[in-house]
Formats: sequence, C-alpha cells, structure tokens
Amino acid sequence: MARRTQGVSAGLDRERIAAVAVALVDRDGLERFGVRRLAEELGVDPMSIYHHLKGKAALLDAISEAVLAEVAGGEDDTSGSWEEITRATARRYREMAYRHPRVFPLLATRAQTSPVALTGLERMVSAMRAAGLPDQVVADAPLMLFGFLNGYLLAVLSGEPDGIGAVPAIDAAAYPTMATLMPLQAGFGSPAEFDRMLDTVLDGIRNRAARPDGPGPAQRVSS
Amino acid sequence: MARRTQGVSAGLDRERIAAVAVALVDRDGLERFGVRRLAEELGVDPMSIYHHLKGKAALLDAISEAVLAEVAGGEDDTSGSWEEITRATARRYREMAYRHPRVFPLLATRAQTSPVALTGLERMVSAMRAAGLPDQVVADAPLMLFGFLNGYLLAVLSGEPDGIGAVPAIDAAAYPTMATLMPLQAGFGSPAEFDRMLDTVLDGIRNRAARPDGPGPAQRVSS
DNA sequence: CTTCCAAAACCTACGTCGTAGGTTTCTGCT
DNA sequence: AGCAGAAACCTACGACGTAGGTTTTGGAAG
Repeated sequence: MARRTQGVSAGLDRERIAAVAVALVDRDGLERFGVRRLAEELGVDPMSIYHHLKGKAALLDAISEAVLAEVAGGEDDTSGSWEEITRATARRYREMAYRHPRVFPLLATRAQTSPVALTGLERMVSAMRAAGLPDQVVADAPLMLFGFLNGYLLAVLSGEPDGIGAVPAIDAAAYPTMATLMPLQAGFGSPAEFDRMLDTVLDGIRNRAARPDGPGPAQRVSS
Repeated sequence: MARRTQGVSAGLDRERIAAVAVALVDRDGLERFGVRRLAEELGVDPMSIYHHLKGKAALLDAISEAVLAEVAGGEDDTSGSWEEITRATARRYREMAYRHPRVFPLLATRAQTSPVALTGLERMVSAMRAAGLPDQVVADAPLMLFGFLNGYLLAVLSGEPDGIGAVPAIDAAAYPTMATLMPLQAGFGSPAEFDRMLDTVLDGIRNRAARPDGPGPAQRVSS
C-alpha cells in the first residue's frame, strides 16, 4: 500500500523511528510492540528498520533514550541547592513516567548509560559535592534515588491499562492492620504521595550526611 | 521420546510446573523462556501445561509466587522491633533476588497480591503500628521500602549474565564529578552497600515519624 | 555525459512462539 | 459394566525476529 519503491528514501532515521516507536508503545503497550508493527506504522518494510537500528534490542535502547531526553530540565545553569535540583529532576522524571507508563518498565529494567542520562546525574552529584556532602553519600545518592524512583513508579504505574493503578482491596479478616490503613492509601499514585516519599528519601540522604560513617540505628555487623 | 501416552498422568501440577519454570528461567533467562521450552524440560506436550495454568501470564504469576515464597522468614512470631523485622525481611528479599536474578524483573514489574506477600507485609506494618509510628507513615512504608528494594535490586542485577553487574566506566572529561566518585562505587551490589542504603531508607522513615506532617525541608506546595 | 558505487529500501524464507480447537486414553464412581 | 471427566496428546494458524539476497537510486568521478 504505502510501500515505497525500492531505492527511494522513505525518510527513515534513528530519531524518527524512535519517535514513532514511542508513540506505538504508548498506544499498544510493550507486549504488542515489534519490528513488524512498527514498520507498518512507518509505512515501510520491516527490514528497512535494520539499516538504522540493528535489532530489536537497539530499538528498545532508542526508545529509552528518547523518553529519557524529555526529562532534561530547561535551565542547565548550576543554580539552586542540591535539594532543589534533585527534587526538580525527580518530579520531571515522574512526569515523564506518567506520560509514558508503558514505556517506563524499559527504563527501570535496562541500565542507562546514554549521555543525556549521565549529564543529568553529573549536575546532581556536582551540586551535592559543592554543598559539602561526604563523598560516599554523594556516590550512593544516584543509585539510591533512582532505585526508589524506578521501583516506586513501576509499582504505581503497573495497574490499569492507562497506568494509574488502584489498590486492589484486601481481605480485612486475614490482614487487619493493612485493612485499617487502607483509607490512608487513597492517594495511591498522587503527587502528594510522591512528594511525601521523595522528601523522606532526601531526608535520609541529608541526615546520613550529618554522620557520614556512623553505625545504623540497630546492630551493624561489619560484613 | 519422553512423551507419555495419552491419558496417563505425567504428575503435572501447578507447584511442580512452577518449580521447573523457575529453574529454567534461572538457567536461560526470561527472554528464552516459553511454554514450549518448559514443556520439553518437563518431558511433556506444550499443551498439557494449559490444563493447570491457563496461559503464559498465569505461568509468570506462578513463577513470581514461587520465588516470593522463599522470602518468608523462619520465625513467624511477633518478636523484634519494627526495624529488626523490616531489615531482616529486606535482607531475605535481597538474597532471594541474588538467587534468582533473571526472575527478579518479574517481581518488580508485576503487582504482588498473593497471600504470601500480604502476610509478610502485615507482619511489618503491625510491628510499626505497635511501635507507635503515625498511621500515614506506616501506610507509606511498604510502597516506599519495596519501591526502593525493587528499583535498587533491578539496577544492581541488570548487568552481567550472572546478574552481578559492574559499573561500566564513564568518560572522565565529560563528567568530572562522577568520574571522581567512581572509586567509591567499587562495592556496587555488595552487602555493605545494600546495608548503607537500607539504613538510609529506614532512617528516613524513622525521622519522618518524629514530625509526621511537617513540611519538607524546602518549599512545599500544597498540591 | 557517462559510469559506477554505496546507501536505502525491498523481498523471501526459516525457525520459533503462544494458543485455539479437537482427539485419545485412563481413572474412579455408580 | 458403563459412563463422565480429567489429563494428556496432536494439528494448525498467525505473528514474531532476523539472516541473506535483490533492486533502485542519487550523486561523485572520470
């Protein structure tokens, strides 16, 4: 139908392919995504894609990179405390996740080493270091923060088709305490909940900075 | 070869299927896993599996449940502070993840509502509540803790084939601060690193309990 | 103006996957 | 003895990722 004749350019390039792939995953989900469906969406032969991205894995990498690029902040100056920078980055990350709930599992699963990811991290850790946080705390911070962000957002988005899940109602007799607390989980996935938890993580980092190598509150075995 | 004649029982049941499936994913990874390969491993026709588990999704649920069951602690009494209980649970969760690195992404991606999961959570939150933590803090704790655990373990395990990843060496010129901190990330995935971060999360929860509804350290918009 | 080449698209074909639908055989109850 | 249901099997279909080969074309070299 919409097939080009051989040899004539169909205007394919890594960027356009990635953009359409993101839209496709947003619409149909990761499970249904594939080279053939993407090719149809592009009006192109499946094998044509392989001239720009060598395999499905590379395709998934391109998708990850494309959505991650949306997180980059507008102001790239070095103003703001590390808390402000970190909080703003985390919020933009959350917004991206909500914009692409079905793409997000890719980000949490695959290691991110693209320049756009590293640039954001560099900004964060350099602000922390400039503020005098101990090196070990700063070194731990990215893994800790994005560990939380990925796991939390994964949990919150893995519910409904549209990604915004609801708590699935539990057995009050078998789990009395959890049942009692259920009303307090009404805001599951809400901005307020996110801010509460993000603040708790940042508090943890800040307080750890106060006693850089102190023992944990309970027994610590050295191993 | 090892095919049964029709009608005679091959001793299939949900439990045995799940156990073999876990072993198969451990060996070959999630990507290679499938109904047909599992059937071959069981010495059985692929379609026989559908009499016990109706579809691949149910199969993945069974796998999740099987590995999650390994986390349940030996002592099911209610002794111990909430910190001890939580820390012990988190450590067992980590050990399970390291035992089944290729299964783990399933746990982080799919919502866990099996009885074994809920029982563990009930124990945790009831200990917190008994210790007098504010209800909202307790209600937030599971999502916060397992958010972190899932995201962190996902990151740490998604490296080498065997799951224990190494940091992939970054460009020192482009990212000077991160390059400087690299030596401090030598223990990537180590028990010590895990304990550091787990303590930071627990500290965050404990400190939040001290000022249950207090504003975050920086500006808080009420939305 | 002709010739040639590399890029970009296309086509064919293979092995694998999940699973719908139907068939056969055995076990246990009446 | 006879029957019902469980548990296995077989066949077949459409979709998938991709290896390998073919065709067309725009532009550079002569």
